[in-house]
Amino acid sequence: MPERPSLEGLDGKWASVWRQNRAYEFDRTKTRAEVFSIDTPPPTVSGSLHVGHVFSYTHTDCLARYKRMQGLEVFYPMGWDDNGLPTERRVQNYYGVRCDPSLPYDDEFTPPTKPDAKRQVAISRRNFVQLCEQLTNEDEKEFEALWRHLGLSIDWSHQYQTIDNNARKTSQLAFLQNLARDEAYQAEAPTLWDITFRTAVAQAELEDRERPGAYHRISFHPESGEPVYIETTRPELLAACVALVAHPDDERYQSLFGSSVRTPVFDVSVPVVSHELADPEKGSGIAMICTFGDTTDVTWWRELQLPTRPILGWDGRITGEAPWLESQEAKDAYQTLVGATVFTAKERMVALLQDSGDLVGEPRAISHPVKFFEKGERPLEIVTTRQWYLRNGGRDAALRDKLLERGAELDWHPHHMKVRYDNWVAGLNGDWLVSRQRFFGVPFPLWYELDQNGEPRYENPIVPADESLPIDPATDVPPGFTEEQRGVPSGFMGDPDVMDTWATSSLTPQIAGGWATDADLWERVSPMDLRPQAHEIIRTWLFSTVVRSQLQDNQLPWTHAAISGWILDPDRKKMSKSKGNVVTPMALLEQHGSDAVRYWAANGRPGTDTAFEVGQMKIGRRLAIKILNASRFVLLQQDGPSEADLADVTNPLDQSMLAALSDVVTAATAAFEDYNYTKALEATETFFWSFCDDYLELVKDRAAGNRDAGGSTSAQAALRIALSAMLRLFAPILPFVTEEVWSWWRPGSVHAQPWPTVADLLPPTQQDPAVFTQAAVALSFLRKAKSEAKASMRTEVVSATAVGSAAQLTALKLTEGDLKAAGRVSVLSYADGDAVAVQDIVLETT
RNA sequence: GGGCGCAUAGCUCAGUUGGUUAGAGCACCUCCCUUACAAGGAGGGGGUCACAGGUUCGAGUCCUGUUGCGCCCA
Repeated sequence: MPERPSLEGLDGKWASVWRQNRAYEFDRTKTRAEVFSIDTPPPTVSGSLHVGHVFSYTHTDCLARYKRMQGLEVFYPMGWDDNGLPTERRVQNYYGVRCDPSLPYDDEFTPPTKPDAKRQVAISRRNFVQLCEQLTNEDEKEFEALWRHLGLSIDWSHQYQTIDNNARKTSQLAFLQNLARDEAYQAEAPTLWDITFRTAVAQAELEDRERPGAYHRISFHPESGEPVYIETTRPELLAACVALVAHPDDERYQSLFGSSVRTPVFDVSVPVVSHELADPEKGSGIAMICTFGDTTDVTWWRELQLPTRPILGWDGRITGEAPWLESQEAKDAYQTLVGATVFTAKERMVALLQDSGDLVGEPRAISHPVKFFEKGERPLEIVTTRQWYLRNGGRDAALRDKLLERGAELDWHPHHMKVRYDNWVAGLNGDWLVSRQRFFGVPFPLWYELDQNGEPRYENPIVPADESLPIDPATDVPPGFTEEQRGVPSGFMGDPDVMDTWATSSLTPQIAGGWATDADLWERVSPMDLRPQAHEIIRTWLFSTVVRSQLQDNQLPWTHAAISGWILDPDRKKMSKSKGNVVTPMALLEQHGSDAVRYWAANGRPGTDTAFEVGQMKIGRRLAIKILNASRFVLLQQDGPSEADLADVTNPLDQSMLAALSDVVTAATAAFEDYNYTKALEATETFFWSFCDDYLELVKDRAAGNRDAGGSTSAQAALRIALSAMLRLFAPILPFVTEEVWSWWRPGSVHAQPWPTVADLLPPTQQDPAVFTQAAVALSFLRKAKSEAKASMRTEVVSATAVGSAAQLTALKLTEGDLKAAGRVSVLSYADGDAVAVQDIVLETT
């Protein structure tokens, strides 16, 4: 035990001990009933580290450490999410490269020394993937260093990456099983499409952004009579118009339903139809349906069985073909649009409409919500492509109801987060689009035969044997073919797409638990106990994981979901890089110490957004220092037996203090069982300060042996019993300082000790906790008198009178010796009163 | 537009099934070098519990509405 205990160096010292001892490795001889398994959220390593990570991962660790002390074998693996667009994008910027799948592999390639975002070097897919792996490996090391410094009790022998062999095998195997069970299917369908990334985008990746637009009033022409005026924000899609639509109850257009009108400029006949989704309040109440301007167009097109006249290509430009145009004028007009971007096409179309006299008045500026890919910068378009889908209840009421049932079975912490799941599931409007037209990701493990013309026969994909997984259809050859047959008529081709990153992330229980590679492990850890995560990814990560588990095993992937809040900056804004308010976590840990930062994090209740507050870390640091000093004091009172015995606790004050502590154990245990680490910490912390301020002061004199020996022995035993329990209560939150103190006087790690119980703390003769609290109140009256007299706490009290009810006075008399010693009172008398107080305090004058 | 959450001291937040005079920490003020701790300790001031109604013997707590903030979804 050091002379002057300090926090300096504790983080590094114990992190390295735990590393050497492999302290948190999973014992796989344990059976499912003995295990507590955690489906660790793999952080996106392509993003930078921020305090939000520290915040939520600390919450998980507090729970893991508690469960471990409860005697459960904790399965706490760590994954890295290095699969997907963010990584791809980061690699492009970091190295100044872009992927061109048509290029051959260059094994001598080195990235540019000075990356230039505007002049990216084109490299092969394999080179690109290598750079992705290279960069994410560096990121992962940084994360691991941070997690170790923070004291997360992760089993570092169970790491995974969402792009590693096991993850690819798991993703591919699960997909093939989905395919075999008809849960995965491919369809040629209108798809939300990001023209920058040139990839399909799923519903979960959408966000609405308010953007300026303009209503253009355009006339359509019936066979006879007045023109019909529609208002559209997208006149450039006029050539793709397939119908006009109005609400069935809209009286203005009753006579038009069933008739046809001709489009301006292109002179195409389109029907006038009715549908409830047409909003009579919007524009002129009648709209043109194009294939496809927005998702409502898709609904109308599908439900009204309209023809398809696409004019937008994958690059967001107007395509060259529009065979439904008949007249030469129409074809000439269309030619002026071909190859133009949406923006340019809109200008040209407006000019065409002005020339023909079909644009009425000036465009009317509005602001309206436009759909974006959450990581994209340009509005999404809708193009028709062949894509893979996974059934998720979006088109199947029975499955949707089943998924809602699963949501109800899941134990949510806090419970109100369940509503977000319910809302999302109820609002699904299509199956899960899982294919992406990208390069870095898990490929679909499929090939297609090519017919005599070299056209793929998508309807009968060739699947690999399970044992061969993972495969890359771009390099691996399907059974019965040779590499020479790749891409030639009557040969084969690999599926060019990769899976949505969530198609892999939704399988983290299976990946971490060894579903595809380690059946014995899977048996011991699944279904898992806990999924900790933040609330903004309930609709993506949590939901998609529930879907996969439902499809795979007809059950929940875990029994509990613990939802963390966000870190807000002091102005209550979400912390983000663009606002420049992000704090580097490692610097934070070094400055305040890991326990202090964990203390701050643990003060953020489950599900509650929490302000980033250095002040809380300072309080945590002060608490940790106090634990060191108070522990040192307790252990200095050591002339009794080294093993404390409850039977030695004979003094009423000591018994009472332990009774109070046993109530704290009850409260902290209940709080942890409810996944509420904050409440557990609060109960322990409040007791600890009163233990230091009141109990230690009251007991000091007696413990030092200045009175009778029995009283001294009792105090020393109580002190050490209490210290042992408090260290264990603090251990899940403050693992470093508690481990340090434990090492001063006990063998082994505090984190391997059993969680304290009430039975640990109740001596043969029990006492009411009020004996201790009343003595503390009396002591504070004595202090107050001295403080108000501006006197030192050492000042002698000549005489004082304790008052209280008969029962309170009886209790106070039990602690008289300690109270007189702590308050330096010479003569203490008693009088009846309503509440405990000390009156008529006469201080010695010097 | 729908849903969820939040609103308590200057700041960050507790406040259980409704029950004495609404709490803690930080900050502020005063004091104390006390043999575990001055990176400490003791004490003090500070609140119309967002607003308006209602239920009740009694409301920070329950109900209705309003306002403001945040988030999710459309």
